[in-house]
Amino acid sequence: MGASIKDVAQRAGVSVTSVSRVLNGEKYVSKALLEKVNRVIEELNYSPSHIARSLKSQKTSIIGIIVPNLTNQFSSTILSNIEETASAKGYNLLVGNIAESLEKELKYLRIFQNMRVDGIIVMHQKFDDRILDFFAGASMPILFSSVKAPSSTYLSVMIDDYQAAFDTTEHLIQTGHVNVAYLGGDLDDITSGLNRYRGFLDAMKKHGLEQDERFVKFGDYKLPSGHRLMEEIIRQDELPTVVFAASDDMAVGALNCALDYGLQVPKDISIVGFDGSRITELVRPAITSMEQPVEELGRKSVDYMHQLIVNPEFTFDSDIILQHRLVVRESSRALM
Amino acid sequence: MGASIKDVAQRAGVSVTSVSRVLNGEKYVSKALLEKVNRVIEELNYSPSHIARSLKSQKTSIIGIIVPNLTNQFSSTILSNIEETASAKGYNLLVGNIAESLEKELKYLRIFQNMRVDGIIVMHQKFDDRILDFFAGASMPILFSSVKAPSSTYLSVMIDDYQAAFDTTEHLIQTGHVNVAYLGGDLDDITSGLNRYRGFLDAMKKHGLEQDERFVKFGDYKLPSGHRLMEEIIRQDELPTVVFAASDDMAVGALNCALDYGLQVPKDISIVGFDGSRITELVRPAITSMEQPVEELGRKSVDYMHQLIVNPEFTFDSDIILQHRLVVRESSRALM
DNA sequence: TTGAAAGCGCTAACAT
DNA sequence: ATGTTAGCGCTTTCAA
Repeated sequence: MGASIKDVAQRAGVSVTSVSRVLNGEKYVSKALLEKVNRVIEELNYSPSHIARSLKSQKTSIIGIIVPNLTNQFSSTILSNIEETASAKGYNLLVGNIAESLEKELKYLRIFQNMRVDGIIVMHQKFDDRILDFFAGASMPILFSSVKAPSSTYLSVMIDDYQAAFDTTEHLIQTGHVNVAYLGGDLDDITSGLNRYRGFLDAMKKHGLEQDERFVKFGDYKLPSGHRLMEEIIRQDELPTVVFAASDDMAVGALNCALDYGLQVPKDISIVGFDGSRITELVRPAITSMEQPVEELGRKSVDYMHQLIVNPEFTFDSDIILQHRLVVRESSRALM
Repeated sequence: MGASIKDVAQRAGVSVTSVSRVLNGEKYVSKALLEKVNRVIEELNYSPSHIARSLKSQKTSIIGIIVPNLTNQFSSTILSNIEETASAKGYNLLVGNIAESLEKELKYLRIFQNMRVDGIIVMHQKFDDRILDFFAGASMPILFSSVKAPSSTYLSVMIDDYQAAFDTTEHLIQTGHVNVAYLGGDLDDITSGLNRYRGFLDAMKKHGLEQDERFVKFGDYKLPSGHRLMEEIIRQDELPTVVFAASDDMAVGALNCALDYGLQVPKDISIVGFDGSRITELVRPAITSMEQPVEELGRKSVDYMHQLIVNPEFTFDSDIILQHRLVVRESSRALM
């Protein structure tokens, strides 16, 4: 199809080496040659093949990224922030949307391997053995963004989910809530399932409160499950004063359910989410949420990935923990 | 780093051709050779280089995609649907998030060119000359998804925005609305700016209604502009009975503004959006919206792109127009 | 300052 | 059924 470096060289009457030199802005090219070559490049609408360069240099400047679900607000926001830094640093993103399927994750990981991407960023959390094997045998650096890596061999850039859930719960208790409901995620899911739940539990314990079995329910982070679990709670004899959901989507589901049942939020019941995705600001009432620093998450993920790529000796002795921040909005109120 | 086909060949004591044959599942390989080679492939954890294959075959099986904004619900939903079909068809997606910057769009287009992607899908709309020049000189097929192509040389897969806006407006009029407000987008933006506005206008005209200057305002499709324009409308002396926003984000902005001003929706005022993105179902009241068939949009975009890629003689004499559908939810009501 | 030639990892035409 | 070799488009010695 397009012209190759050879075509340019021939038309310009020079060697391919010279064209290569012009392409790469090297020294030791005469002005005449430079101009001639550039003219021909224009004429032929030539553009150098990244493929060939990659083959030669063994670098693709591509980062493969495993996204759990593109339709999820939080994922796509992080993706967007990762893209921004990656692009600025000269990396391009090959996006593997796995739609929560391990089959698809494995498929994409193998593609990344074949593609010889410079590195892989994983934003997903629950793995099976085949995937762990892949990680172990991969020839490029792998970094986990917003989730805990399956082993300390890999770097994670994330918040302290345990502490964040602890702080949220403590805030609720300190503002007078005693009957705290918790809508959690899959406990097999270390970062956002288990750790957040443990943070909630320990904060309750610290303040001498016990978890009320009727008020602790587990779903799948998604909106419908928030709605469903909330419905179970509402239909019971007693109402908690606040519902702490382990994801914003679940919080929105819970909010909608409360509104559907004619409850006033936060007058009748407070609702608090987790993640700080944009959705919390755009529903009414706007939802109080434990916010993750998405810009920093994106930036640092790429920064460290870049380190891992350019410097094979780069070592770390712990995860990169970013600061969380509770953003109080309209959906929660103090009881005192 | 990793092993090459040569390493496999040597270790197995066969030629590279034989290894290649095994890799590609060709006929005429003895069972013994096949097993030997496969064993060595396992031992060496070998995976064939897609780079080298691409260089040889002049096919990358990569589709470059220009996304206006990853944080936008509608964009990422389409992207997700495109990804699904693309992945099923063996294509991988290189995502160019341009964050509405033409500089960045051009940058990504050039990268796609260098990368020798098999095709480019564009989900963006307002171009400058440099970008149009790029399109004209590109050596791979270019397809426009959900937006109108800048010329009929390119294929568009999209709905009929004019007709969709016309139908929405007519529906409102037929359910008794006379004072219809319209929150539009950039009129330079043919598909969603100009055509939707013209559809609105013509439907009004058809029913003998004139647009009320006080009720027609233009923003940028985003939520804050919907809020702002709605505020301008509310602060005027008279209220329309319905607000038709040219995007769901603007509709949500308008809804929030109405709620913030203590209006009841749809009792005091109806609100209608455009796009049918998930957000319309998750706010309260859920928003009536002119829905675009996102799954079909994604699927057909990739189907046609595939055609363009494999069959250079593929021709079309018109855009691919998909059906729109008004989904009535809680935010609008009939006045009769 | 310029060029010839080897080689990156693979496939395919040709030979045997 | 298997192997030899050229070549995809580029960069990089090495030589001139």
